[in-house]
Amino acid sequence: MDVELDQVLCTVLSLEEDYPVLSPPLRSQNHLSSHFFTSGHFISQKETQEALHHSAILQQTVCELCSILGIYKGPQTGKRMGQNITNMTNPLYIYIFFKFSKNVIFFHFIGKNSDDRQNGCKKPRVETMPSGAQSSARSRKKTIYSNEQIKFFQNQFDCNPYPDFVSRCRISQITGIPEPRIQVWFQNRRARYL
Amino acid sequence: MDVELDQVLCTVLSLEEDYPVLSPPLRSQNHLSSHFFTSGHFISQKETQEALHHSAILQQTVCELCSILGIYKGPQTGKRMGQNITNMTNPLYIYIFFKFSKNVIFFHFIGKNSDDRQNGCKKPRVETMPSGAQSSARSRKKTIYSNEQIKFFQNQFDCNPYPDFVSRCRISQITGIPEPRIQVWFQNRRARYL
DNA sequence: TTATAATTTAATTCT
DNA sequence: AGAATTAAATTATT
Repeated sequence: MDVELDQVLCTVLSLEEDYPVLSPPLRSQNHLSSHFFTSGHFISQKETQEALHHSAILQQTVCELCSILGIYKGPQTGKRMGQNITNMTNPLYIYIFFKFSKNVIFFHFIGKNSDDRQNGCKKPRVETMPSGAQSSARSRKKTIYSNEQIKFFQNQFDCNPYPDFVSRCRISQITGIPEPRIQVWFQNRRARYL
Repeated sequence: MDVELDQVLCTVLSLEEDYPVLSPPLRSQNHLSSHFFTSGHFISQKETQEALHHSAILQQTVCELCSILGIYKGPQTGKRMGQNITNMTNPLYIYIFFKFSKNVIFFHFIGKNSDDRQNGCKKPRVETMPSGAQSSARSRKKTIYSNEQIKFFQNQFDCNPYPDFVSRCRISQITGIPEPRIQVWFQNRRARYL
């Protein structure tokens, strides 16, 4: 249907705003005050394959590191590690951003792709947090929905708690809320009342 | 580990107190489910004076009413009762708005002043909820922790602001505070200081 | 009034 | 998709 296609297209075009692309870390010494710095893990392609198949290794490494250093691990930020790394094409580096705050280590995984190959460094270097991340460890900007929007979601939920992508695009277009937000809303809504 | 298992078991067994079972459903007609209705409490000026001096009476009445009816009291909405009633000049009626929702009674005190005198009714009537209404599952009972308990929490927090379930159970067993309260305490604590 | 316990909900991680 | 958890924001109590 033309209308549906239009709705999907609108949604896809609007996705970019909702999913900011993580930019490569900037090289600058002035931003040390933000307390983020990078441990650049240089790994070979073979090792990358290993990492792909054992995506929990890095996470476990961090956990062990924490226990050795006698510090505590905060919640992990960044994308889900396994999927994220798996989806990357030929990553050469995997960066772990650390932030220390009150005896807690927050870590943030960033997979770098081949674009950064020539800039790659083989030893840890100090970096700032990429632009996709907030100053806080987790980039969590809470969307506040209006009563009308919630009421509309609610109606749609009563009709169908499991809207498919096209339906979500329709809702997205009507309410002006990005489709991923709508998916999250329905997930949380199901978790609460189903 | 045996000790840990023991701690978890203790916590689970103590949960019942913290998670009261919801009362049996009301035998209510459908029209009550989503509406507010009023119990117009007609009281004389003398009784009003009484109420002014014992502002907790009405609140307690509602509590007893709830316990008699076998339902749970939602959070009180509207102004704080004592202040609200005290500030009113010569009230003739005191209205209690009730709302049933999910086996919970929400009540809202409204002091009506002389403007509504002629409209006063002596029998319950259906009303809409005044602004400021909330929807919540149960009345909020604020736990007050002793200095020792807070000090202990504090120590644990300094060591690890993100205790996992087992750790929380340990803290729970030591302090005698239910595990969910401990989780809330750490959440609030993190929100304040991390 | 302030401090803080409790609640709600969007977002995130992991399975 | 669901379970568990977290942060953010708000509400309400002492």
